[in-house]
Amino acid sequence: MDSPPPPPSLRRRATGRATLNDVAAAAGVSAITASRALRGARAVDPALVARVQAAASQLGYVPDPAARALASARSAHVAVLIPLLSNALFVELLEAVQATLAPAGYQTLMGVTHYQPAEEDALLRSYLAHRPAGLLVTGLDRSDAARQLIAHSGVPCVHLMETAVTPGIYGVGLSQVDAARCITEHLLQRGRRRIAYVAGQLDPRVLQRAEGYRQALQAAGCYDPQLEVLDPSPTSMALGGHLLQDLLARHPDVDAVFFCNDDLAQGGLLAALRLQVAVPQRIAVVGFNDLAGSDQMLPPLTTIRTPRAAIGTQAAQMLLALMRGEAVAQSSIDLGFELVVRQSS
Amino acid sequence: MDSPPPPPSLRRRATGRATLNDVAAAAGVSAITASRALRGARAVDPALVARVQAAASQLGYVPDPAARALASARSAHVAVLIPLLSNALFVELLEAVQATLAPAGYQTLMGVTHYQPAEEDALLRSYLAHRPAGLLVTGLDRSDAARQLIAHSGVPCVHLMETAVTPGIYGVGLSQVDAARCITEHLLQRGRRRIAYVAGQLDPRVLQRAEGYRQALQAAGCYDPQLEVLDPSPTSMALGGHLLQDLLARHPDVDAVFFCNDDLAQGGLLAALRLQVAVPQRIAVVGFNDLAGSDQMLPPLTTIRTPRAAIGTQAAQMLLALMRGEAVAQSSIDLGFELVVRQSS
DNA sequence: CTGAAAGCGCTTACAG
DNA sequence: CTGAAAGCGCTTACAG
Repeated sequence: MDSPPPPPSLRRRATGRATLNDVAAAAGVSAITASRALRGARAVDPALVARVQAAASQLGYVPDPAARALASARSAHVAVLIPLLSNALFVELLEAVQATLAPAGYQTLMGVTHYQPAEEDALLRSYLAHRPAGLLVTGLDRSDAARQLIAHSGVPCVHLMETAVTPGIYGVGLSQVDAARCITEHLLQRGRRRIAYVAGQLDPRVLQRAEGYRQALQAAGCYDPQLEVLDPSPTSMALGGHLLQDLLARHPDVDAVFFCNDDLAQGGLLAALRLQVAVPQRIAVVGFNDLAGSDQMLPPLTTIRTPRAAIGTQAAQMLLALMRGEAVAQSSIDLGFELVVRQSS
Repeated sequence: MDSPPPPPSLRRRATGRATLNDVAAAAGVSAITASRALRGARAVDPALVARVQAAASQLGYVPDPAARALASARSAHVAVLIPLLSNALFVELLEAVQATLAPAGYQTLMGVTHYQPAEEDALLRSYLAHRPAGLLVTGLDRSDAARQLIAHSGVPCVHLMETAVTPGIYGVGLSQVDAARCITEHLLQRGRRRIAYVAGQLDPRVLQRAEGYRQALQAAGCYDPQLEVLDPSPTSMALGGHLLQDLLARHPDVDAVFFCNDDLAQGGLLAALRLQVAVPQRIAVVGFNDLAGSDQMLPPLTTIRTPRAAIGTQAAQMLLALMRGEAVAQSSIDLGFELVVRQSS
């Protein structure tokens, strides 16, 4: 298959890779027909499609994403903004998103906001400059600037983890308030009355859970603001242990602790073991999210299982539909949660 | 600042965003001068640079990455291939890489191989089609096809986690063999003789650790192949617990267990607690990597701390140098490890 | 130090 | 159903 190299002047900076023109020439059609055939656009003679595809695979043709993005003014990138990578929840979310988007031909661009609105704004600005085909952001709370950027960009956007109420806002998630109310009611049903809520990080969802906790306790008539421990530090097992120890020192009558997240709860459980505080006899301990290891604790941890993989998958599917310009049946999908009762409560 | 809209015919598919030409016009220079001024290229009159920058920021100009990639045949993407997202080690690596690359203007494209050579090959093929400016891959083991793809692509590539020996191969990591030998010797020094190695996943680094374990025990004359438990399942706390229980049932005389990873070791520690096997009195337990929570265990876990954040940072810096075409002093950097002795041994 | 021309590899919009 | 032309927004390579 020797073909004379093109005169140097004609491909000064060529990369050596087969180009759409090469494919078209080999198939004996015009570049635009080759383009249409390869993209599976309608209105191309099946015979030509076959010829073009054969030529493409024979030449090992791979379309250049940059050229495609420039010509069509739309890239195959989807930007995903998550608060943290150190919380396994978001990693699982990201993994599900990527697993759904990749087979559809989209590249996931991950951005970490560290729960800082300013970082989110900066990331949004920078990612939007790349004209992503779609956008996935975590939660509904963000700066006005961020909201404007998203709205004005015209880029389809789906919100993760919470359920949207505003029309025109797309979201897939669950009601953090309901889930927190549910697990608090579980503690009440078990006869607990001095129930503490111990939280770190204090991001919007952690505060929503505090709200659910409050609702349940107020309804039962045993809400005590003193038992609400809201610590802004990042969560960790160590923090969970410290907060539990402090809490028990200040309020020895506490009979249950609802940790805002499983990492805190796991640390609390280990601290209880260390301090010889019997769980669930003296205090019940519950967490949130059902992270890895919670089922291995001593005793195994009662918690709320959140469907983050399903959230990631369905949000990505919703985004895929929006990017194709399809109408979406429901703009907000509530995937619920599951109370997982183990031996710690 | 009313300027008449350009005739429609001139910007048929314009995106509405300011373009380099707009900036150049506003600054009263040519497009190429504006381009050079904005990229900080040498050989531009400082006065013009200032004018161009003023015009750019006034117009809110953001360069189009697709156009830039197409014209220069090089994107601002760096592809990073890691085996798994469910191992916190790789997440931390990725985070460090991204934190180093982002300020330098590079986008990180993450790919997960699931330890499958075929998946790695496919990802490499697809990422390389995007002409990334650089490539970061985990470990040194891969298929011949993958090796060829990387070599022929001409894209600078740095290998993570291990130390490269082949000339022309760049890498930042540590000697897994040495680290495993070190922690095994620690157990020997503590007087342990029936030391088991319990591993899951069985990726190349886990097998290198097995090698270090063997070397130490053979040198001490107490290597027993029966005490090498190599399970191909993915690692988890639950698996660590099961493997420990099985091991103790089959070999009640085991006096120490070296788990190939901290998640397994944490599960082993919790199982020991459940089974009332005294640690470290009856068996010493050690892990590898020093993951989150290991210091919170009961007893706290002795382990090897691997410098994954530093590995990510330095590998990214090395790649940055290679992408700039700079020579790199050392093609392979050994960042070592640290034996962290806690109460489990 | 600065610029006019050409080109990167695709797709859009318009004809036929 | 197919194609010739123009253009996306930059940068390269060449002059001056």
